Amino acid sequence: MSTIWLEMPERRANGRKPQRRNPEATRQKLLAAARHEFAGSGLAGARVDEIAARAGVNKQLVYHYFGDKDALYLAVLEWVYEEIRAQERKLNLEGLPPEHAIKKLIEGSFDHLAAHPDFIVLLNDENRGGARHVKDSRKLEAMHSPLVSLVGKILKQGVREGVFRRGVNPVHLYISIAGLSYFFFSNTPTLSAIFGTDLGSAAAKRARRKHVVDLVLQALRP
Amino acid sequence: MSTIWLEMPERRANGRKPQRRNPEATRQKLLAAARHEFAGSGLAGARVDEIAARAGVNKQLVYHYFGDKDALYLAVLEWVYEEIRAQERKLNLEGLPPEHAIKKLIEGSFDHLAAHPDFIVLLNDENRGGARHVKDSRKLEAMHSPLVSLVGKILKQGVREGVFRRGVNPVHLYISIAGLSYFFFSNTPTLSAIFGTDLGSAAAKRARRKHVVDLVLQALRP
Amino acid sequence: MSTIWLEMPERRANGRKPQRRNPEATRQKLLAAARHEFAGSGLAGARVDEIAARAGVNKQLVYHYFGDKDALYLAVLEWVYEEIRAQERKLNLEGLPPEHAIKKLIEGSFDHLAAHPDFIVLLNDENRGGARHVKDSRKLEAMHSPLVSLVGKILKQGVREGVFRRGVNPVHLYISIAGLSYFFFSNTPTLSAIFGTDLGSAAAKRARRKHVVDLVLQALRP
Amino acid sequence: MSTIWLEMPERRANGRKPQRRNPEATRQKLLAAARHEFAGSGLAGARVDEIAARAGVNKQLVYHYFGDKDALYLAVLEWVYEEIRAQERKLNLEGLPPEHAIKKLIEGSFDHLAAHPDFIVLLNDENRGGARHVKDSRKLEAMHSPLVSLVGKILKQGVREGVFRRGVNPVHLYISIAGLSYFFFSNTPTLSAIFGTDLGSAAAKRARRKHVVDLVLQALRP
DNA sequence: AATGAATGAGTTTTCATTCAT
DNA sequence: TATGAATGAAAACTCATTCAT
Repeated sequence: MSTIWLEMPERRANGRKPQRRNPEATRQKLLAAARHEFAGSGLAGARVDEIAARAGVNKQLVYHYFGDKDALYLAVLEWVYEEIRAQERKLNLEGLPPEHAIKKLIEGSFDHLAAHPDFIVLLNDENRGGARHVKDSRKLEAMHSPLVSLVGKILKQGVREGVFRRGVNPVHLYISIAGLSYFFFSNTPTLSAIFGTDLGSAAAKRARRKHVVDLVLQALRP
Repeated sequence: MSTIWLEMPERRANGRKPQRRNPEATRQKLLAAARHEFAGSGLAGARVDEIAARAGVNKQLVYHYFGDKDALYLAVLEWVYEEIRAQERKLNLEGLPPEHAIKKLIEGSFDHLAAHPDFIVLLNDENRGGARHVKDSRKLEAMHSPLVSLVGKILKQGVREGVFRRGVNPVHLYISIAGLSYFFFSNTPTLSAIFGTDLGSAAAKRARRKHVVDLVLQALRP
Repeated sequence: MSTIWLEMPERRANGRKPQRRNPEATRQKLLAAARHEFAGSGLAGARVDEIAARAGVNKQLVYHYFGDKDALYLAVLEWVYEEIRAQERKLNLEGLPPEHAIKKLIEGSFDHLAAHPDFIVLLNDENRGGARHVKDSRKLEAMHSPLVSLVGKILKQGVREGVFRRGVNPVHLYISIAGLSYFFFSNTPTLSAIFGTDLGSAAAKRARRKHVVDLVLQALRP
Repeated sequence: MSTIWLEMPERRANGRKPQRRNPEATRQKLLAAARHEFAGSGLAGARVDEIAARAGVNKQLVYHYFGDKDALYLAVLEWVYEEIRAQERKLNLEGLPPEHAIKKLIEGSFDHLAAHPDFIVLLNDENRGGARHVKDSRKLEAMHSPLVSLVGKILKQGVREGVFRRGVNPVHLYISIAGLSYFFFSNTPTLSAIFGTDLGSAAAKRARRKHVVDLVLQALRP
């Protein structure tokens, strides 16, 4: 504090803008804002302006940190895929009794979608576009799920233990487990409108969860 | 000259362009172009210019016939929903043995999505937007599927005949049947990318179809 | 006037905006505005907004009529080249005594640049860019100057008549004639600054014109 | 260690990046990059980002060393003008026989443009803008060419010796000498496109050089 | 019914420049 | 001296929609 210059850091410490010059925080805020916006409006419908405004930063930083709108979209996809993988890792299915493992897998899958409804809607545009972002992503390439092979192991063990029937394709079982929950969440609005009931209610979700677990486990009986 | 429709080609004969003064044909061409464009680019991504160009008519006619882009989108939705209903009517499930009826329902559902992959992608934006178009549609209100109650009847009969177990919710079974096919088709690109296989191949579709029928029928066993 | 509807065309006749729905006039206004703006600011420096504003029409019409900024620039280039060719056609050099023909050619060239100083500055960016617009232009391809071969003829005739020396390359003579005027006009500002005189004055131009005619004719003496 | 310049590499040795803390080198690299970029894209078209990237230094240093983009452009102008003057000084025309002096002047002028084609294109924007940078420059004010007065002396001497005709304005002769080469180089792309020949070839340049020398010397004959 | 001109409000992206360290 | 973050003001170009015929 001996010179007037050394005071500056102090003044800055309680400066006007809190997040100033914090690249990682800025990047993260942009990513969160983008996730919200892309989920709410889709890739084409999302507005870069809106993303920057929601993140509270200058629009140019989108380009500074991510390159362009598409790259930002990919970064969001990578984020949500990483969340899925993290959830899968936390399941710790290995070593569980086969029926228990499958039940946990279904419930985990259902609960993840319930907790992250934006995952579904973020994937919509990606699927419409032929997964062009996902295909180009190095990160996603390295993030392939170990779950399919694990499902295969569980099935085999169940067959060995006589609790599962044989002949079930693990890839398609995995897709079925995902689809039974996914479709319910992805199409809640139109299904509700068509059926005239509110499938978005907590009760409806509970019922669905039970149904899905039930359906799959019954289907695996020998 | 026996019908009013046959006059139209004559009137057209003195017009400069072939489709001139053929309102119904123009409307239909716009609708088909819109379906293609909305399916390919989504609601936000679709371009009115492109739709008109693809239909080969003036852009203004979109507004003349449909009002605005949203109303055109709704008209497309009504069209594809009507196709689904028509397909369902053609199934003629009543009177069939329960297992056969369910099998036919699953296969019909799968085959319809396989034949009309755009249905899925057309619904994406509608679900993201909370089904606001569907909710406002008089036509769709009158188009509610009779299939859910039919599924209920089939289930009951199956239980009565001892071929199905009891306790299966017909609404959720219907959703499951739809979802098991829907998710496969809707997410083919990302699933293929993630699994590193081509789920869009004819072989993959055949395998999926078999798996879905199998899964549901096994799950319904008593 | 029997119905209220028939009054409308009258009201429109003295309507608010004079040039409404006059495509050719709109195109022309845009072209004139573009010429002004490109000359004043260059290709990169010109602003499409400014061009539209100067033309008094909506910016979108630039894209409607010309496609993009580059195409508009090319249209301007084609316009000024056509002016040059028109000027050349008006010279009617054929049949004149050789010395007279050359004098007229030099003066015509000089006067055209004096009257259309923007021609020079419009060509700057084109030359910097390797003439990419000119090369792609069908119109300009069909607009090649007949003057070079005419200069060749004049030179030959002058040699035959004993008024010109032999050995002068007609292409380079043509370039020299153009360059002696062109450089004077193109670099007036920097030359004036460097020499500390105003080469833009009427007197300076007169002196230059005389000098150029003189220089070339003296150089051609046998 | 005998000169101050030799210390620089040492200081660089403990820096993370090679050119660190070498102000003069940084300045020079920026200047060279700017010259390249301004020549290639013009004043309006040049990008500060690109200049910094090409120089391999931080963009901010442009502002640190030069103030702003315009000042950097002026610095480049001053550089190329200084080159011209240096070339002129090296000619050592004084004392030569008049015809030889003029020939050397023309060839020097031609060769300089051939060797530094960017000079022309750098001046374009300056002339379009009314030479505003040149006018404001102290350095350029002090750099006025001694050549015009020298040309005057040579002309006078040539007249005295009976090898040149009288009545030739030295300023305009200087402009002509410059213009005959300048226009050829500045408009090579459009002239080539219009004439359908490649004026950029070595052969074309040789022919042009000869033509220009010839034209001027012939024009000066008594 | 049908067309093409015309509009105004956006939309992504760029850019010169400044700030903070 | 040097860096990368950050900014605000534009830039070219687009788009849904309306007008005039």
